[in-house]
Amino acid sequence: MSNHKLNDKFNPKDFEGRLYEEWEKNGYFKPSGDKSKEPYCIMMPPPNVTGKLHMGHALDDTIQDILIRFKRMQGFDTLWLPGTDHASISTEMKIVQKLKSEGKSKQDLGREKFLNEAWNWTHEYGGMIQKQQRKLGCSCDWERNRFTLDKGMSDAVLEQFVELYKKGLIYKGKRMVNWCTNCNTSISDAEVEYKEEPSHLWHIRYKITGTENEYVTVATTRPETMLGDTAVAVHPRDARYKNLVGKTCILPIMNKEIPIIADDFVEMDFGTGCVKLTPAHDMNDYAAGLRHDLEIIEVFDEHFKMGNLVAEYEGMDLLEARKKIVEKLKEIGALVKEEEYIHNVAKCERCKHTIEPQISTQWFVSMKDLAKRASDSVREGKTKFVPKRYEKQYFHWLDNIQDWCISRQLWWGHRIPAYYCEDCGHIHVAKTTPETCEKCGSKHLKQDEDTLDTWFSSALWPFSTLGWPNQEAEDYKRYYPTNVLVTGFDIITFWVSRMMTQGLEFTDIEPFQDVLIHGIVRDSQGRKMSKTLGNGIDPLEVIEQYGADALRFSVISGTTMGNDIRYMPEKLEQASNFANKIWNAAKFITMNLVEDEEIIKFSEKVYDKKSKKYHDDLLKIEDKWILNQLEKLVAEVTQNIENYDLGIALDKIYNFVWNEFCDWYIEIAKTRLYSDDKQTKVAVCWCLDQVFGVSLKLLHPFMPFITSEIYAKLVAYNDKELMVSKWPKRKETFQFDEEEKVVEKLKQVIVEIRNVRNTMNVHPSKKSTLIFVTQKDEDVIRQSEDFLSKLGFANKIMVQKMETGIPEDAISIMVEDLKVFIPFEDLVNREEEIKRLEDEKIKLEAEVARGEKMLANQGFLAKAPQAKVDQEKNKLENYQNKLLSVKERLEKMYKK
RNA sequence: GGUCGCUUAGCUCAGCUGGGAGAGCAUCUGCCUUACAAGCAGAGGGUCAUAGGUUCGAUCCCUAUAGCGACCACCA
Repeated sequence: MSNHKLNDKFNPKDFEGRLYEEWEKNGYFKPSGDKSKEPYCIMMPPPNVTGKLHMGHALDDTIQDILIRFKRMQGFDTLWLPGTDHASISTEMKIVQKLKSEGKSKQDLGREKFLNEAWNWTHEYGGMIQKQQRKLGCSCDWERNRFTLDKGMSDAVLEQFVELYKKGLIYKGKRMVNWCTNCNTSISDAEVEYKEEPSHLWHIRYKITGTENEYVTVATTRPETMLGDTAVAVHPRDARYKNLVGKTCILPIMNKEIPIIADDFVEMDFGTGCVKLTPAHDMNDYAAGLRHDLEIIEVFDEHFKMGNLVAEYEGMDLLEARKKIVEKLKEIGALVKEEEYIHNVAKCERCKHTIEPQISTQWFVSMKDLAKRASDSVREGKTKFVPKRYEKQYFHWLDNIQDWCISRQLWWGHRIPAYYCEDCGHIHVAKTTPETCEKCGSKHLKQDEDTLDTWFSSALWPFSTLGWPNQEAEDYKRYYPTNVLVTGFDIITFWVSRMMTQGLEFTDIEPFQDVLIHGIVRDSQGRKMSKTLGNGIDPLEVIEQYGADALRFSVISGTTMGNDIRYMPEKLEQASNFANKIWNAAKFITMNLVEDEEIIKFSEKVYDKKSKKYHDDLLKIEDKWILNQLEKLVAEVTQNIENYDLGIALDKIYNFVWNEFCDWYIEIAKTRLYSDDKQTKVAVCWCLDQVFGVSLKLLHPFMPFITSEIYAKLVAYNDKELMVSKWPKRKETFQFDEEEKVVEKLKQVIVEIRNVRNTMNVHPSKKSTLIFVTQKDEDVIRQSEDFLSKLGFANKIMVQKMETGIPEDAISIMVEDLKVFIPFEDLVNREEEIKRLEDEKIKLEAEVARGEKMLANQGFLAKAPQAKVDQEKNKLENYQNKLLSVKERLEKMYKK
């Protein structure tokens, strides 16, 4: 039976790579194409095309792979579609950097050559992450791999832009946007992050017009912008300044008269309660400026140098200008106070450079109606977040939505399909370049230089990957809408909300049923993994050392959806020990298996559907215990995975395999495995193989490699390939209470017998004579002898009837109705035993007291469900029995 | 400032709709028992953050407080 042979030592490298190749070669990653099956589809969140796999991906991909493998085995027609994102800013910045190191700039090259560079870069470094995903075991359909700049995806983007424009949902407008001074492009609100930086708060006084020495004092962190001030604002209810509203004051340096206005966005408690308004360089001031119809004066030029308002400062760097202006204010006596202040500064989420609010002409998506629909869908439960609490974050974003700035002053990305007539200025928005101006017929048309926000294309991901906008595309018809989206909470606003808005707008249906949100992977000290800290863990190094299965186990076991995960190297040890344990169990089982044919033959008659009973050669150990436990496990694990409780499911399998199957059943089975009775042997082999095989199925989605490797070595039924085998069926009901008692008794027998063996230094295969003593009558004795000999504990079992009393030196064990005594003279130290029993007695007494109290509690009896009451009664009875037996044993011990 | 989350064994974390407090690692004791020392048998260790409330009964529900964390807003 060479097909059962496993390597002596467990080493993931022996099989992980090989298995993945086989799976891919056999086409297991592709949908089955079976139209009778229900489709199940997940879209992989596309990582940056030139990115590298990090722990966050490892977690995200593992979760998806578990779900896909689970559904595939359950008989769904599964599609997990992978892909990559062009990541406009991030990639463009890398290219710019590369050019810079070669002493070149973007402008030197020109658009076309720059894009060539970018494509070369993409081809050179792209796809690396996908090789790494393979190492992790991802069972996605690589033949359907998509890239956001592919032809199909680009067509989808064109369709989206043109349609939204036609509907009036995309417009071009002059507005204040966030401008990254380093990337030289506008960015959306979501791409801004704030960082605290030490700064100063300068108090500057502006003289009230027509007075000699009355002033209004404003506080600012950016004195250099004062040149563009067009008003001073106070709160309408601020008593201190009420009389000033409507008057004007003189802007120092500029010596210009500006109004004092009232607006309730002003915080009375902050600074002096007066704020200078620079509508050109601050979001709030801009909004206030619009409300009060103020003039907008730009202080900086497009390169963020000082403009020509004051010749003295022209061309100066902003910080330098700030210094000079503060000096000047001091000089003219306008500066009244300078205090230390921690200021929140807007930073670019990508490059961490400072954001300047700037007025500029950009393209926007009008979000209000789109957002309403997207948030309603979730409110109505058409799409569900898991865990539910993240819905709030989603609602909060959508309910306070601002229009989405989608144009970027970048070259790497989807170029905006807007064409300007150079003669009449008309704007054409079209999927293809128009030949002539539809208005004036001119042939001088020029396409917009800008590209679209990366997220504009990713917003279409769930359906553009399937062939949309072609409504008849086969994949689109079959797999859309998708079933679940798996992603981190950090991109709910960026991505999830936008997929929802665009999905609903263009396909009229929610793009996914569930949104599964997971946390982030932190380092062992709980810090975020980051490049600057250098505390990142490379998943590939982990795989190299422990194997992919161990990595997958470590990010799933003992975790909850939505909570952060701390990377703990100890968990990898645990995982790899577990893998080793399974490996050794497999070695044991395969080494002892009888011929496959016999086991298969036995399997056909093992379960009688009519009587609902297992074959007689299977004892209560198998029937009522391990097989029953297994069925319970199947039901629970299936339910847990369906509820996305992956951590719970995995831990249940872990505990069953290790603590029940390996520690107990295999030990018990050994005795009968070495039996001379062939039929007994076959029955035990069947059960070992069966329980282990089903356990491997349950474990496969979590640890695909080792389970597949081992499964192929078990008894060869029809489904040798675990990955495409059938998920075990679950039973709905379990009757356990009765059987549990029997099992407990059996376990006690096993323990005692093992103790005897260990003391006598006897291997299970070398049998010995065991004598049990009882006071029961002949019938029971015969039954018991029969039962015990089937267990195969010994080659000679004797059950003797004792008429008078119980032997002094014996331990009593209950097996069903039979009381068994095993001589224990050599087994235990008397004093230790007495002490142990005394302790146990105290514990049991406490338990009994607790139970009695509870059952005497009228409130409990009246309000608790009957099942609970029964359960308590059972427990109490159980404890009472145990207590009696302990007391009995103690008496005997003392007598002696 | 607003919203949300977390606080359970020495450490890292589970604990589903209220009814016996769990796992892994670490510690201690005894074992190289031919599947496995990457192991086996066993033990110790917790006022479930604090204070109230609801309930016959609270780790779980409610309120408040403290500490930690995240997100959103940005106040010049």
